[in-house]
Amino acid sequence: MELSRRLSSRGYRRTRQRDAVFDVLAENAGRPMKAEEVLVLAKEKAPGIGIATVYRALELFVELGVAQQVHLHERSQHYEVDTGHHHHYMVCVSCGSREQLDACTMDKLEDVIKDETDFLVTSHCLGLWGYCSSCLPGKA
Amino acid sequence: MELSRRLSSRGYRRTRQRDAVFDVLAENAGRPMKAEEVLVLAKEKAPGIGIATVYRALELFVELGVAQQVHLHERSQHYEVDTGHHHHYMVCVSCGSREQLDACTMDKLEDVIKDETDFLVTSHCLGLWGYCSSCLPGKA
DNA sequence: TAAGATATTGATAATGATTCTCAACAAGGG
DNA sequence: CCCTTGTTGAGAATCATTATCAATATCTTA
Ligand SMILES: [Mn+2]
Ligand SMILES: [Mn+2]
Ligand SMILES: [Zn+2]
Ligand SMILES: [Zn+2]
Repeated sequence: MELSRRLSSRGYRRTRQRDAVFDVLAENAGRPMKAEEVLVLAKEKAPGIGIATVYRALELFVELGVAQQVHLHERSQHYEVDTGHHHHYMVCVSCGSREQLDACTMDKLEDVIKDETDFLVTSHCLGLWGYCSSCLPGKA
Repeated sequence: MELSRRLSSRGYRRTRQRDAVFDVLAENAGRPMKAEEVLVLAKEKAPGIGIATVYRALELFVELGVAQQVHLHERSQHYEVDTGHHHHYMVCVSCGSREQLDACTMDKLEDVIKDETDFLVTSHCLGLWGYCSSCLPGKA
């Protein structure tokens, strides 16, 4: 398995708990999840797993590049498996629903930045807020 | 004063503490500040002001549209006065310095979204990470 | 300008997410 | 199978932010 190789090549060990956390993320690809949500589902695969272990696994996965942190500006952080497919989210300020957005204009902006500044951009984060189609009609 | 009017028109009262917090933000326009940073400076203008009051003022100012929340993905939130000048920040992952960026390609992206989805975008958040000119040379 | 209704404040407790500690445990190379 | 060492779970500790609540300040009205 891909995860297994990434772990061992860096001296990390493969464990039942890490497999569980990764599988939960993989089974929910494209859906940002909180640590607590991951914990609940991971318990079905690795009974007894603790929240600290979930946090440790998520952090490690980001370091290994197999997961991504998704900043939705809520109290807690969200994570999702890194499928290599670049995308962002549009969050409805009315119902909280999240829609994936595949378009991204960062390339153009990064060109501008390269030309006009001395800053080297290596990553970006984009979030969009507004109203989803279900909430638009009754928008106060 | 502008703040004074915005407050009273909504039934809020003008207080020494709110003036202090606002002045601190205004004197540091274009520099995202944490509540604790605001507190320290606000104490010079309104001795005795507490951290809870700072948080309450910041929240209120965002509601009134005179301040903005800036998400830098740190543990604490940052705030700055809303000067009406749209911008974002580039954060150096090496030294933590922040550079203001005036360019923004959201307009184009919002057009795409309007054409391709039913979502109505009302606001966005953009963050850029990378290396500032001082850190580029020694970049590990 | 005094009085009253009520918005606001400061101190402090409470909360919630995340991180830390540490002894018990498990992975995997030899 | 053994041993070294990475990993785990429980619970304490942190840290930012929010909630409480009695005391106080503001602003409108008389
Ligand atoms: Mn981000
Ligand atoms: Mn934001
Ligand atoms: Zn909605
Ligand atoms: Zn730098």
